[in-house]
Amino acid sequence: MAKPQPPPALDDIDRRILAALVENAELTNKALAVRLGLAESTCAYRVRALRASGIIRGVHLDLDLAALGCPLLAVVKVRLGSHDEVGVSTLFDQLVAVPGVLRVLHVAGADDFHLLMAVQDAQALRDIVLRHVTVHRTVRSTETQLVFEARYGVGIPLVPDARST
Amino acid sequence: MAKPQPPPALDDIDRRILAALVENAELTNKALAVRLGLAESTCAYRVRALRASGIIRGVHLDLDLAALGCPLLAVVKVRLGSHDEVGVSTLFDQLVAVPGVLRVLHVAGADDFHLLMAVQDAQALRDIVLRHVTVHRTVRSTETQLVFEARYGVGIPLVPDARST
DNA sequence: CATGAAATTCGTCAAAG
DNA sequence: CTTTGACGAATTTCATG
Repeated sequence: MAKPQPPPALDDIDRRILAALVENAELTNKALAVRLGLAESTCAYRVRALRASGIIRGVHLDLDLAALGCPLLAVVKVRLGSHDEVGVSTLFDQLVAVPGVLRVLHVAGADDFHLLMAVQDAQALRDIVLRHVTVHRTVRSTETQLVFEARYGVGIPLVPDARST
Repeated sequence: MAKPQPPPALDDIDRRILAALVENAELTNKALAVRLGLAESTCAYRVRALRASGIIRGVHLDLDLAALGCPLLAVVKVRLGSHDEVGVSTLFDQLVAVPGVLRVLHVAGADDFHLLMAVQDAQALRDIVLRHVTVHRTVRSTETQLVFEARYGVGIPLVPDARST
């Protein structure tokens, strides 16, 4: 039988490409090729293949939310009443569509969903939670906590650990 | 007195540019201009201004973490012992550098930090938490929960609500 | 697979309406 | 803000080791 996904075996070059793009996704193909010591055409070919295989899903814009009028970040934990599969799934769909929601996590534990959202102020947060989250029948309760600061992490290791000297 | 930040007042065009780029950050300048009915030069000028003003911070790569060998997502809640400012700040720096960490939130509440991380399997998660998180003196305890599924939300509203008919 | 040199497209800048 | 045109740079395609 054929494997469902053609073995996407990545070699060192692929991983170095990914590492470079994670560090700076706006690198031009030429700059990337120079940085890795590849020909431009080869580099472009590799990147295209990584996109076609789905390893690179795409890129997301990083906006200054505060400058756009949403200086408040909050985590909203959502607890459900019933947990039937279809209910959870449709609620998921509705939560990602709530204005201000950046990320939705369906987690194992007492809280069923974690929302990370950006809002104008505390009142806007209250309004949105009440009108877009609590309204759903499957939602039993919510718990909101303020986020003082959010940062991006380094992500998963792509290049085999640089060894210490 | 002059305002601390030159009023970055965004007009409708700016907001439509941002909305289009949020939906697809890989749009070429030409395609973006056509889509909004702008001249290419104007469009390029606007986008550059949005970057220069810091409203567009940049772009981040969206990778298929599962395909890269990290199919497990987890939220790790970190609770501190002492809460002195310098300690919190340096711990923050160390947490974002933990391998597999995608996002670090400094939150208000019983848990001081929330880590979103991608790992190979449960054992790798255990090893990383023990060796990179729990080791720090300021960390009193951690609590880990599995993430069944994570999705991106729609983000903050950029275009004034389309009115219903 | 990777390479180098084609052709094509894109982004940038300037001037004028 | 749009149009036009021209220049330089980048991406793509293709033929070849």
